[in-house]
Amino acid sequence: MTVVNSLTATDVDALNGRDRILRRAAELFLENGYAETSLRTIADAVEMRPASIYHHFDSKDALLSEILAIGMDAVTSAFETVAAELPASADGQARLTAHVAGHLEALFAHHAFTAAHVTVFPFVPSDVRDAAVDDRDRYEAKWSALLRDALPRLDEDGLRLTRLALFGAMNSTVQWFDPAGGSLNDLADALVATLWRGLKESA
Amino acid sequence: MTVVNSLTATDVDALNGRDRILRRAAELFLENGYAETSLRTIADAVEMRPASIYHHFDSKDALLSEILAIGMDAVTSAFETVAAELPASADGQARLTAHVAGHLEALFAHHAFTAAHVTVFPFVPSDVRDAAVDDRDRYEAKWSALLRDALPRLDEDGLRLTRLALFGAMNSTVQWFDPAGGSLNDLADALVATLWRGLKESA
DNA sequence: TCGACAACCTAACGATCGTTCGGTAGACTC
DNA sequence: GAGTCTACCGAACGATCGTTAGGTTGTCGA
Repeated sequence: MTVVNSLTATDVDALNGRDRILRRAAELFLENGYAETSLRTIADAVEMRPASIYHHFDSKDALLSEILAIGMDAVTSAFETVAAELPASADGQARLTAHVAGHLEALFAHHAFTAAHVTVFPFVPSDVRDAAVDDRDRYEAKWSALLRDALPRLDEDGLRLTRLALFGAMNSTVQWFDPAGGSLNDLADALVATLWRGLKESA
Repeated sequence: MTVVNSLTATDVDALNGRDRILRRAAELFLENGYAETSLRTIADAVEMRPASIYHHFDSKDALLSEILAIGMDAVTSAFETVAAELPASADGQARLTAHVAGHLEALFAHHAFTAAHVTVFPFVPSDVRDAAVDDRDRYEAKWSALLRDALPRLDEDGLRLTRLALFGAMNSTVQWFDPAGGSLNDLADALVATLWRGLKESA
């Protein structure tokens, strides 16, 4: 699969046709939704005609499928990088913080691709959703293992709840956090620190 | 505004035309998205013809607007009910738990109407979104006040972060929690208990 | 009994949708 | 320099979209 690296808005133009379509389409899907974004809009954004998109992709659904796969790829490999770089001595809080930071960084670095999972995923055609579900399950399993390891005294229900609530909190950041206004590491630190020590310390 | 009370799937038929449209449209928007749901699909679901919907609503956008307003109304009045019923002696954790439970209960009781805010909101036409933003701001202000009061030792940044992360976690429940498999009060208890005491207790 | 009105209908409008067909221009190979 | 391949284009297809115009039916107050 072609991997579109993190790029600022200005150098999108430098990408070849195929990657430029992926990039701009992901941004448009994120901004306006999947069904709301027509192929003509995407074509305009990359300065092509609608028919040209079919040279690179079989259908609009196939284009979305690839976007979702790229997004999932980004968070998955971010997770593996963090895991590989963590010192063996890191305790639960440190490991959790590192992985939250990794997830958030991947979320914002490949913003349009990963955020598509958060925002458009519930509405994508069921064929496309089915294809993406396996990738998502695999990523969730990594987090389950991490949490099970870091929180040995939590039962399965508690682990599941913690994981889902944490994902809800993390993924909602794409809708309200502005990376220009603060670092993602600070956000991850603050998030996990509060979660780790508990709100009662602030009461 | 017409308020559509919580109803099981079976007695939707008992509603009059207008409320039946609101109910089924909200469910369809939630399930398939706004743009993905055509007026013909809605009309089929309420056993009418597409043109008949225009007897009750000016446009598809107006229909969505009303659905969003009903959803916001549900969580707002749930908040006020909880606030009114809370004993003055309740501490921060108890008050937070009660309000989380209230939010979750409203979320699931008026599931389609409230969940629409979580799922379709980012993509609704900007006119519709602008109209709903004020309602949402008011509701957020209530939570800000609650958290500021319950967590006096948290600074403004911390309060904002806590509120947004909590909303992210709570609202994500519509995508994974099944009320048939457990009570919402238990979910709220577990959520706030973990958040209050912190994860370190489970490490 | 009659008129008014609410609730719904049939039929169709123009616009836009994803998609396809049959090209063309340029680069690269042999 | 003929043949091939990649990258794109113009024009159009049928389907579906939100919406409207102009009925029909039933109820209900006067």
